[in-house]
Amino acid sequence: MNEQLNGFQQTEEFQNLNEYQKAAVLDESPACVVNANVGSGKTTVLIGKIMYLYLDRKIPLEKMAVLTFTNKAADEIVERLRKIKPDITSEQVQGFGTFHSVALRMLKSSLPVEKAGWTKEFTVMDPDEETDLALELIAEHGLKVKYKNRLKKRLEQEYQNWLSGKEESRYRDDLFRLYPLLAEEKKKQNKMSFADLLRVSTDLLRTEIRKEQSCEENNNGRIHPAWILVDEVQDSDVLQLEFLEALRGESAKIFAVGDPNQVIYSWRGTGDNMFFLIKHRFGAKELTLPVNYRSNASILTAANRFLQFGNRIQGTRNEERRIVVRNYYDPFQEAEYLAERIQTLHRNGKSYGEIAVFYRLQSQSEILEKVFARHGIPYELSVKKTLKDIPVLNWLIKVLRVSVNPSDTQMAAAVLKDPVYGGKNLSCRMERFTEDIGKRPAVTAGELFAYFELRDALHPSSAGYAEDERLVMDFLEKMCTSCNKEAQSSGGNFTGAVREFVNSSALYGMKTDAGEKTPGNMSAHEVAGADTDGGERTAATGRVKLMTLHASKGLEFDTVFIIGVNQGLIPLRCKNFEQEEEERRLFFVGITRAENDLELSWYTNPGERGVIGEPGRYLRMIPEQLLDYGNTGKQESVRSGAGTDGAGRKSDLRQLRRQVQDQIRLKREAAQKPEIVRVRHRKYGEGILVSEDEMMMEAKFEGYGRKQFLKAFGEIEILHS
DNA sequence: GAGCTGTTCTTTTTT
DNA sequence: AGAACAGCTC
Repeated sequence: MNEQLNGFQQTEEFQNLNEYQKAAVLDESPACVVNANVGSGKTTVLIGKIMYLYLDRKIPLEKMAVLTFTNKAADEIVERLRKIKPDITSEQVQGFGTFHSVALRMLKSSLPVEKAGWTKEFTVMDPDEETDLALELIAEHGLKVKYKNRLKKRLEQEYQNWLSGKEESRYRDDLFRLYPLLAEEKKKQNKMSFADLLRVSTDLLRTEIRKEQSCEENNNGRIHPAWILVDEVQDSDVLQLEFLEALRGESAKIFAVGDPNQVIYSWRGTGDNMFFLIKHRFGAKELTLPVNYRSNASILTAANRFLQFGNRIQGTRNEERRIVVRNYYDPFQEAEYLAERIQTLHRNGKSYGEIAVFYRLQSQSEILEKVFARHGIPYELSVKKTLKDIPVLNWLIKVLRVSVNPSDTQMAAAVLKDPVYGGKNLSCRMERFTEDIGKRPAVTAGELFAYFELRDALHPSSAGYAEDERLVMDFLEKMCTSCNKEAQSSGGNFTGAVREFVNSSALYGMKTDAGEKTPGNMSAHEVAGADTDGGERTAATGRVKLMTLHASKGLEFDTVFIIGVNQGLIPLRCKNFEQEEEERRLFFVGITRAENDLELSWYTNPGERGVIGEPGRYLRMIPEQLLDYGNTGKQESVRSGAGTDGAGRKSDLRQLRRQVQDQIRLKREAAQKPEIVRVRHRKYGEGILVSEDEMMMEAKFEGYGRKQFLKAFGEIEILHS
């Protein structure tokens, strides 16, 4: 009996926790925030809490909402729970997920979404889609809206002002007249933006609470969970806070973990530190997790210099390995030295996967990639590939979205306007989809391919057809497997399952691995790397990770290099105090990713505008005795090429530098004109421009194929959209 | 619509 | 520091 009552407390997982972690797990205050220092076992506590509530307090998992900021974090929590208790079903963890996905699930199942103006069949909009819709409405209603190129930002930033009844936008234009039109149009087309998911569910939850209060019948709990657990609470924004408050209702308990010292995304939300805002809003008790298990003593002593909210980080390790600081002539030389350092580390037994390089700007990865590729170092760039990056699948998703939501006229127009894909029957097929095949319980990929006449729509004569077909079939097969299973288990039809599939893929960025690397979209380096290193072994020994400081959050590595610690880059040129504080937290996040070795470097000649050839001021904030200036002395900065390595090596480097600069320039030029140019011909009708030089133009026309024209004849009219 | 002046923003990225 | 834009003048 006692064993049953204290199931989790008797496990090894619980016994291994330190006293602070145990206190957090066992706390049952109505609201509690845990100020969790970097590397202090935040997720372990969250998992422990869930297990404690479930096993010892007998709270069903279904009565818990576990809210995270990213999908990755949500997956990790469920994965770690299943490691402890493998029989947890996906039904039990319905309330586990990102704020947005939990809101979506509630809108689809338990909240009266009709009262807000949508139907249960609504779909989720892509983030860019709302801006496109806004532009259409601006044109349609002849509104005067300034800064259209920044419309997305403006729509977000000024929404609150409009809501609170302000008369006019700060730019004195028609933006505030746009909001109601946009809201109305989204209801008409039965779709919600990401922000709508939170706003609408928050509104409906609030209405429910009011009803519960006035009716006095206590059905609190039908919708509201018994416990709400929040991960990385410092990253939430105002919308998420309000959702949290509405979800809590009258009696749910709140347990939130977070680290106010790791706020690095406030530039896209509000300025306030959500950790303290939430503490005050809920009158929460504050606990701390002070002990760091990750980094060596030098790194933690340095990290303590960058803490902004009290609390010292307590370490667990004593070894005196120092932080290395290096100075290089420029980014090329730095990359070259880094490549050599990494190869040496690798030869001495460190696997590539234990090493990471962090930088402030995405653009800094380019030189590293080139140099690492030349040295044959396997690396992995942390940029997520989504379906949107594969044109044919991006188009296919739109086709599916219209098929499961025919009132989405914006998407229907986008599909039919697509300059590359599409056929004549597509429009009516999308419209009649549910009627024709969507009501069946199961549909095959082949049937869908035939139904939408995709062979035709993907243009069998085009060069990319084989690859497009493979991608499409692959995707459809995965989708059908998932949707047929879903339709069967829920007793619903295929249309409903596809709707759910495209909705969650909008929120999930398509983890169905249709966007994974394939030989077709692998870079030459990756293919080459797989050849020389032997695919499997590369996967086992790993790849060096290249990422921005932002992307490094939540990760840890044995060895970390942070490059470009120059004044104006780290920290980036800031215009106000809050921004500079955030840069400091960003640097803090970066250095605390390292377990054993940390190397910081700056260049004498950064070659970036706004960046000064001086060490960033954060280097001076680290106590001198923790630093090791390595063999590039502190004062004597290397002024030229590769220094003592001899003339041959020097010219080699110069050549590489020129080569890489040329490649970067070419790539930038190509990136500047990525859009498809549409043309018209008297006889062939509308087509797309394939290539052009001083004299000739080549264009492709539906039904006629590729045709070449002499520019001088002026037969081709360029269509501007 | 060219030419001028003044203002705002630039990076980081998840859902 | 410099690009992109708004709004003004001629």
